[in-house]
Amino acid sequence: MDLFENLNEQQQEAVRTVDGPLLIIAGAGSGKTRVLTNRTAYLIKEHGVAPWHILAVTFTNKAAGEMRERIDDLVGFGSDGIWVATFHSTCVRILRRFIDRLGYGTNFTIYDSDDQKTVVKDVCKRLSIDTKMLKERMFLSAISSAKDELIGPEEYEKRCGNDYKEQRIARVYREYQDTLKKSNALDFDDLIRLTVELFKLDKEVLDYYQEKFRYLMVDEYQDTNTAQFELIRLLASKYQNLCVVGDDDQSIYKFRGANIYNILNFEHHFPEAKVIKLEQNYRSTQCILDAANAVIAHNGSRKEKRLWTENPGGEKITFRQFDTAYEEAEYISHDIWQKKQQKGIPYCDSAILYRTNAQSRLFEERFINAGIPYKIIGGINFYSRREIKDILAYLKTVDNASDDLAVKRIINVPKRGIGATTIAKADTFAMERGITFFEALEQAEEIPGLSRAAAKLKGFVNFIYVLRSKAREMLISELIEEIFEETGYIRELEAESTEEAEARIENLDELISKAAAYEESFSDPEEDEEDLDDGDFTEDREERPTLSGFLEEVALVADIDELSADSDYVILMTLHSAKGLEFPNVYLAGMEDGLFPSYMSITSENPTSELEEERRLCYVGITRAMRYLTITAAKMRMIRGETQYNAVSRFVKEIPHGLLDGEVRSARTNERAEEAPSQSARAAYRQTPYYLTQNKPKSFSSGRTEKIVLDYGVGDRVSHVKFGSGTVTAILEGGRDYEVTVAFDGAGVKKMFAMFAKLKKLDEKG
DNA sequence: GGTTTGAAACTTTTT
DNA sequence: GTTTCAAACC
Repeated sequence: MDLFENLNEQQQEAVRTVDGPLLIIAGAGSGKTRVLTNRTAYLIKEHGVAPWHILAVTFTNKAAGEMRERIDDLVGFGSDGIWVATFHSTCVRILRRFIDRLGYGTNFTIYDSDDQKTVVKDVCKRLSIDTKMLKERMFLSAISSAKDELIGPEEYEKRCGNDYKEQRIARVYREYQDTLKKSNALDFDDLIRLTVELFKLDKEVLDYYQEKFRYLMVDEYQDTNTAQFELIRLLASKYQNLCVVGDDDQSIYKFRGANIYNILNFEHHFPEAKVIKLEQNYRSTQCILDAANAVIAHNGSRKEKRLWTENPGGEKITFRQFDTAYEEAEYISHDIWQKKQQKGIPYCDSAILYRTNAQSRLFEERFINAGIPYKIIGGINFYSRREIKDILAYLKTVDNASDDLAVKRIINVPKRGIGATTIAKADTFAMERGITFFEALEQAEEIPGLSRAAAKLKGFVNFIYVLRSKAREMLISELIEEIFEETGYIRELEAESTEEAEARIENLDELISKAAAYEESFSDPEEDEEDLDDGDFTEDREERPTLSGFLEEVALVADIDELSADSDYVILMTLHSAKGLEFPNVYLAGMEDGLFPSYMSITSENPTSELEEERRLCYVGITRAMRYLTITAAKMRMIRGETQYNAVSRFVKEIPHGLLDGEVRSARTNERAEEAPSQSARAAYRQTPYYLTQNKPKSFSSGRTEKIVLDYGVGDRVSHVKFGSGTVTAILEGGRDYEVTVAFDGAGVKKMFAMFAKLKKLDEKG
């Protein structure tokens, strides 16, 4: 395959430039992923670079997955030697191997933001800090920014001087970090920060990775923070083969510590750097592009560039302002329906983008009513749902009981009669002895002041022991089933028989599927092509599924974010999550001053820079659209139970009039007032619209697994991945699944659930 | 020790 | 409007 086919001059240049630092300024829709993947293939095929010398870093799992796929296609044999990963997973892999040099255990756990919050809350209580005055959130964000800037607790303490608040933060920071260390836990920021620390402290490790990653590529470079920059800088400092791709106009993560100067000053950091600009857009119509250019031109301090396209002019951008947010949702859902009917645009070609997650609600209700399939991306993370976290806490406890947080979470879930007082006593005991919470439980009889409670604690500890021994011979999916069974977790939910409980059960089913999928990903027998490495750089890729491995994967995945291509649904998400995606038909909803740009940014102490960030976000939104773009606003909407009246977003006014269909400031109000029904918009909204009478939704929930059909019965010979072959002795029908009892030839009698045991029927011989 | 109730906070964006 | 948290009650 010709790696230069269909590439324009600049793209070819970027692919061909393989040595030394390279900055690719890639405007929206300019084909940067293609450049990155082709460049990787070129490195290997034409330049003789070994795959294991290449590292490609992205921010999201989705981006990494996409790139992996395309690289695999291009490179073929040996491509799995290339590291294509997110910053976080790259660091985890490195730390899993070497973090013991920093005094942590290599089986560390990763705390998510919920866990962080719990720790900070705990710390505040311990230090008797009045959280009315100084909010936990404030501490968390201060700690996070400090870590992003590579400032450790000691350093922070030195810097804070006499400022009371700063001193408090320093104190909390130190305590927080100690707590994490004691639990052998790392938060997200630690993953990056400690990797940098490791590189700085241990020349040997740094050297190893510098040798390993001789060619580095970083995607979405404009969103890197100081720690990530340092990480990359250290890795690249030896061979200098660093290629970064980014677009300063799409930097939208300042709130998370992204340092836009990493890209603006790249040539300063790497004086040898070559700069290539990709300015031809292959995605959008001229009209959409003009609008995007006009908006972003209002920002100062940016690298000058002007996107152009050979695409046709296209239709004007539709703009509509409505009286209420309900009408807005109604209009958009109708428009999507109509475009499907009249132009044959499938639902999955349409996306609704908004500033805040809360806005998705109205659309969701509207779509359910109208029978239009939809999918909301983001919002509440799957893995931060209560029921999921509970079960994961069990798994963590089984896997690594030094995670105090996990143990405390489940010690009384389901109710075991272990209350706050008992937990507090055990906690104090653990603290005094400097042991973990779980270790304290193991010696419950030593804890002063416990009478009957000690026995209950013992019971819990034994339960964990039992699970541990079972875990050794069970698949993870089976272990989860076992936890359901032994704790009665599912039964309890079933007894509730509410819609909510039903949804939780579905989620738990989903979790088991996740575990099963994780396990299956190892059973692919494509192992036969034994790595033909040069000896030094094969390593650490786990060869079989482990509990730790599963927990880690889960910790680093933001959501079940597969946009499965086979189903046809409208996609709803925030502007932030839309970065990197494209859709033929895009709606930017809620374009109102106070919502977008947000009230926070307008009233902040530094409105100019905050507004510029919002404007970049707007730019990202506009440039997601390929053919059709619709911008909507509402005069009135409920936010937090309060009705707000908002003007049309200033960003809309920055789009030249000629590009818009629909008036921005005119007297449309009167027109509409006459049309609008006199009753409240809300009541009108409740009715099913005229355009949908049949076609009711079935279920849009992401998939409760259908009841399965068994191809074996009692007395049949079956085989199991782990236990080998055996004979089925009983099949019990349960609500969602069958419980199958099998007498295995080698492993004894086991009870298992058919859905996950994946038993295969054998011919009579066995 | 567990459950119920009412008030208060919450919302910008996420690996 | 929704969720979280603590106090009061059982």
